Amino acid sequence: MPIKVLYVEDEEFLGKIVRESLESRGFEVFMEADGAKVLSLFRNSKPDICVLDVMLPNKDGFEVAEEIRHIDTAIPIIFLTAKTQTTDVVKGFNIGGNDYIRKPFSMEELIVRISNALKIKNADTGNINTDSISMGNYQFHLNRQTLTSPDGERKLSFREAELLKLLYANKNKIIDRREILNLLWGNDSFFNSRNLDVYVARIRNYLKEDPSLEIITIKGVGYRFAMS
Amino acid sequence: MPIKVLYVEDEEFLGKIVRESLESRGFEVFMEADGAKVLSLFRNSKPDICVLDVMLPNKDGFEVAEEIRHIDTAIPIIFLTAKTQTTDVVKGFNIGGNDYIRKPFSMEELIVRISNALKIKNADTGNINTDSISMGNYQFHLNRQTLTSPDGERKLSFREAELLKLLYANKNKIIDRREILNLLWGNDSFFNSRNLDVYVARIRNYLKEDPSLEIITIKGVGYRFAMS
DNA sequence: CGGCTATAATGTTAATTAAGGTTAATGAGA
DNA sequence: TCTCATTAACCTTAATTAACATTATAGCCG
Repeated sequence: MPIKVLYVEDEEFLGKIVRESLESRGFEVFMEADGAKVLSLFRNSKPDICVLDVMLPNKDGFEVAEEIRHIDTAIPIIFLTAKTQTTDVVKGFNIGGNDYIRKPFSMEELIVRISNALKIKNADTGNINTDSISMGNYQFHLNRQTLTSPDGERKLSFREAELLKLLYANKNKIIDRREILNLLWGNDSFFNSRNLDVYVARIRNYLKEDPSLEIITIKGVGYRFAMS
Repeated sequence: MPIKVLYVEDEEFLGKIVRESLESRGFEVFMEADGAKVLSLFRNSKPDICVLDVMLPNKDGFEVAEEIRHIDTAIPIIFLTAKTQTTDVVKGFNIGGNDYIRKPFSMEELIVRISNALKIKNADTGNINTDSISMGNYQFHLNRQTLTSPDGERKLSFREAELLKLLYANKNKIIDRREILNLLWGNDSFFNSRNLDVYVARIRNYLKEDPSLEIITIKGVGYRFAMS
């Protein structure tokens, strides 16, 4: 029986990515963009957990949360808040089954929070997280975040590792730039976009010993991680 | 000779109910509402088991537990936590002499937990070194709070041991920084945050003899205790 | 149609900022 | 006084932002 997530988000593209990503990890997602319509969806879907964007048309996330609390006093609620919002206000809600995540957030972070809130034991959440992947001359240890080649071992940072995972998961397929941005950075704004460029450059540099591995740019669209 | 329970609870009504219920089942109950006064009662009453509400005036349950552990490293401690604190990280406390129960709880549940805790403790007393965890070259003795390696034995402080338990309970998974802070320190303020850094450094230092154990930093998110 | 140019997208490297690492000093309680 | 938790000071590294370089493609001109 899948875990049901009620996800309230008005940004269409981000919503789509997050939804798909949650579904790919086995969650059942019920989505709504309009704060005023959440309550009826709540009643119908009977979710296990709610993820609410605070900035919504018609009704903000806090109001929605209050209404939900009238129906169910125990369900965990996770708020998504913009960076600009004062954390004090949010912290007030950080009690009573509530948690909050600052936007932008990575999928990894959202999954961690959801798992925590639901006390999912040992949730490997469908990740490839276990051992290691081999790519050309390299061995990529997911858990340890290291990349080993005949020449030695290199430690990857979290972002580097996440990007490489994503590339590998979509090897020989085109991945949309915006999709990467939304998954790793939580939005596809201009600055994060440049950020991705920087990380792609780093991964390319790390993988340059093996010419059979190549991250090909599809200008205006995304990348393709070519490997035989 | 009745079993003596030290019960620390500040909600008057709940406290009364639980006390009477325990007494009706033959326990002798010593009760206190003020975290700051628990220690002297502990000394005087010499309980067999402690049941501590985590949210207390003056001193929270974790602090109280820490003080009790200084006096008695083996006594079972059961925490009562509010819904908000129920993350799977709390499960980390379900090893060593500690257990936890989420509020609201039934009396049945409390009785069961108390019996279990006492049974386990009694089973252990004949056999001093039983429950320990092995990590790489190390052996972590929960009750004794020691870490043994081929090179020798090291005593851990309460905080060190609690942190290591949390890490172990969540091995190979990302643990949110804020979760650790809330569980070990009761809040995630800036100073406590730096405090966590200090303890992570210590644990890393203690574990450095075995390179297969690594506490990986996920900047801005938390840690992952990688072990094979 | 082939070459030229403008421009937006991406590559590259460096500078900045923020998070965390490390170690020592302080303080508080046995 | 000794131990441990906390605070502080200073150091290192990851992530972000910025600056400038390069490349691909559409539109233009002949």
